[in-house]
Amino acid sequence: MNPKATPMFETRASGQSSLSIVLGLIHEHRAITRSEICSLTGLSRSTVAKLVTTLVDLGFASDTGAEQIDRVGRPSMGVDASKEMLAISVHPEVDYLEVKAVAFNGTIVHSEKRLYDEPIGAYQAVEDMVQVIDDLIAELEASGTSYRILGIGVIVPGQINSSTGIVRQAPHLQWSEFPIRDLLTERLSMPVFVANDASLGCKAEMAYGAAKGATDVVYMHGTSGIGGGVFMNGTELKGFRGYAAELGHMRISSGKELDYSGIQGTLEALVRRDDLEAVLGLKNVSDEDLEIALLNNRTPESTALARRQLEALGIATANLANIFNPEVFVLAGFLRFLYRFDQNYFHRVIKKHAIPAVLEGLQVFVNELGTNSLAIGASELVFQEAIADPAKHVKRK
Amino acid sequence: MNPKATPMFETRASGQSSLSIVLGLIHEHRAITRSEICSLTGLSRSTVAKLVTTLVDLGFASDTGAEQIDRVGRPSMGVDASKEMLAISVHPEVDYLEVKAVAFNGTIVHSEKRLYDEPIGAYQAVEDMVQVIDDLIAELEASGTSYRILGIGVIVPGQINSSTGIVRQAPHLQWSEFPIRDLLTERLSMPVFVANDASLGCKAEMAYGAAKGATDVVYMHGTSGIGGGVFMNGTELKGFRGYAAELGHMRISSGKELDYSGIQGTLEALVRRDDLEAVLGLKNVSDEDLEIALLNNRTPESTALARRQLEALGIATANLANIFNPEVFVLAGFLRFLYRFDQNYFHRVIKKHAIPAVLEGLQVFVNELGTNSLAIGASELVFQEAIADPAKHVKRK
DNA sequence: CCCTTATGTTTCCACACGAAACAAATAGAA
DNA sequence: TTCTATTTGTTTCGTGTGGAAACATAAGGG
Repeated sequence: MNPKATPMFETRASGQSSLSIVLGLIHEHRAITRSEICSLTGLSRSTVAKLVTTLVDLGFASDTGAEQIDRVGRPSMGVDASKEMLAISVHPEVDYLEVKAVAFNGTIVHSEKRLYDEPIGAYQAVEDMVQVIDDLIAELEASGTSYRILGIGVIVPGQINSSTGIVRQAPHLQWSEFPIRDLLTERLSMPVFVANDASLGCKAEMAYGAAKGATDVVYMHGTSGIGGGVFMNGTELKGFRGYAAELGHMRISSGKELDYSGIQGTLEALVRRDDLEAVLGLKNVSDEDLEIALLNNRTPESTALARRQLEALGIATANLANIFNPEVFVLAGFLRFLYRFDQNYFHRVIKKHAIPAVLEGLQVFVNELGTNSLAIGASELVFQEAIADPAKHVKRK
Repeated sequence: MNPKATPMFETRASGQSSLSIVLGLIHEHRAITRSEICSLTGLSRSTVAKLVTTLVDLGFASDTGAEQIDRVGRPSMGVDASKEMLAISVHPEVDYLEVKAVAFNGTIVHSEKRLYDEPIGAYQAVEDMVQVIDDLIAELEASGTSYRILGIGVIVPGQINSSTGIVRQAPHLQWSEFPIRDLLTERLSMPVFVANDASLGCKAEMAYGAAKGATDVVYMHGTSGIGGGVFMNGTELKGFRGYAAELGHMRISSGKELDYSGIQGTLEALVRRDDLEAVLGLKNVSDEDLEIALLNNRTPESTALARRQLEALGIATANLANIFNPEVFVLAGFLRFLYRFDQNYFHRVIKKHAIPAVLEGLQVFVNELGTNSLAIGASELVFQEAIADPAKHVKRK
């Protein structure tokens, strides 16, 4: 025994155990055969057999019969990701609260949206979250099928300290210094994870969307401001306190335009959804309507504005390309159709401002996942934790 | 057997084995006791004993007698990092070639510098490297003591694709698309690693210098241009092809000043060593002389220029703080004394342009390591590889 | 119906690491 | 000096993870 030991490494299972790797594969593929697991992981058939049975015992997966046909050899048995292990995503916004239940196999098993006429405060929002989740649990219990909730993932449109779970600033919601994770943990007695909306959007696009398979991704999401998410070498860029990837605040011009934080010449100050609405004579319209208006009613004024914004976005993108050398850029929110307004111009701007080496193999995509993207990202927060230590969260052996 | 398996994970020893962890500790501490290893790693005494003996057998470490005194209990036995395992650092520059031999315990056991009157080409440089290294090996053989060279680390002032080992652009040296790693590997039949100079400076400062202990570090090095190195969560930011962290090319102004790559308004275009020399009436002076001149002969013109440059550097730093939320900034090269010219002004600029959250706990340092910093970084390239798989590089079992 | 191929299953083995008991080396107290 | 408490090294044995090999099984093709 080493009583005084306070190890700085987790010696055993540093990195991921084989069990985690296999569970991760099952989660990622939703359905996979044992032999696919063998070839993807390099594990032996005997080992895979053992690991799969323990995962089935733990409830993360279920054995299905042999499936694949028309190939020589004994058909391999299938493994399905559980549809009973759930993560609950919670998304507070200015005018609504959305709660979804996402199964381990990626399906949305439940979805609920509560609308608000006027903004509610942070504490009231927590109250409502607890209520909705309690209702949800009651409903699941009543339905008879056996579910198990692994945890809660909260999507916050603002700055989060992911290690303390405190919302630093959510200007849109007008929350600040709000310890949402601890409050929810206390009320719900479940693991709660909190993350920034853009970061979760990026996570989801990487897992199942436009950036699937990529490891080095920069994601920009335009709502009112511009949020960012960055993954490098497959892991999220969090920074020292967890505030990294505030891409909207990047300064790219010496102009005097102020952004929402009062800083000059930033991306957010130059690329504004409000301005796009205004030039088209619109106000508070949905993304869909704005997209249609922008792309179809091209006026000299709207074209000039869109190009100015595209130039700023292009300069920012080139900067980020120089800094990160990513494999994929994903543009979401209104940046999606700003980009589509004149892709070629955007690419020309990038070419002008980035060094040639970082443009090789660089791909620009718009987001692919629709309305469930954030919920899936939030569920990933919960599931990745469970995958990292499968035994811990299920049966206290 | 899984003959067709091409695993995407290394199943066994994913993450680092205990052997690697212990070897890493020995390397980092240079000298450590067995009991310290126990408490730092959480491994049991029996395990540590076994691991240390295998490491001693492999030649990475040597057992020393019991040392520590004036404490109750049996004194713990010391373990020293080998001074016979070597990495060779190679640093080609415009007017010189420097080769150093760094022992596993960090000591520089050999150092050689060849000066050039006029720039030599890339192929001639390789020729010279091979010659100097062959001489070095001959000398070591002759000296009788048993050495073992684990590999070569090449320090390149330019863009490197670290996975292919090709120098993309080294404007200073006027090399481009030069496959230096493969050429050296062929000639020397040893593992060769190639990296950018700023990245290696950052690595060294993190291991033994200003940023020791920090995990999230942004490093900027001013020579003629401005190079950068970024480590996030302890691992280097490399990007998709390995060209990440080109911080000098970040655009921060809409002005028309061009940098060395012909891009407008970048950090490198605004913060120029040449301009500092010029305003002081100097040309081609050493960093030491320029520092003395800048800090001691303050004229209105030099002050105005330095402040303009400090503002640009501050804006860039604030941008990087927003993007990375680092724990430590390290300023090296001429940025070191540009910073010292007026630290307070620099911090005011940062404060103005960064969002408050990312400034919490942020520290700005100048580099601590002197002339051997790059050599140590390059040796780290070699040693980290050996540490990751200690058995592989020594005895082919 | 046999042969080939690919997979599942079972048995046994190698290896890494820990726990526990014991031996050894120190400081301080008697 | 001698004894005790404390810390560490050493040895033995047990456990858990994963693999190799032999065998069983389920397909397709001649």
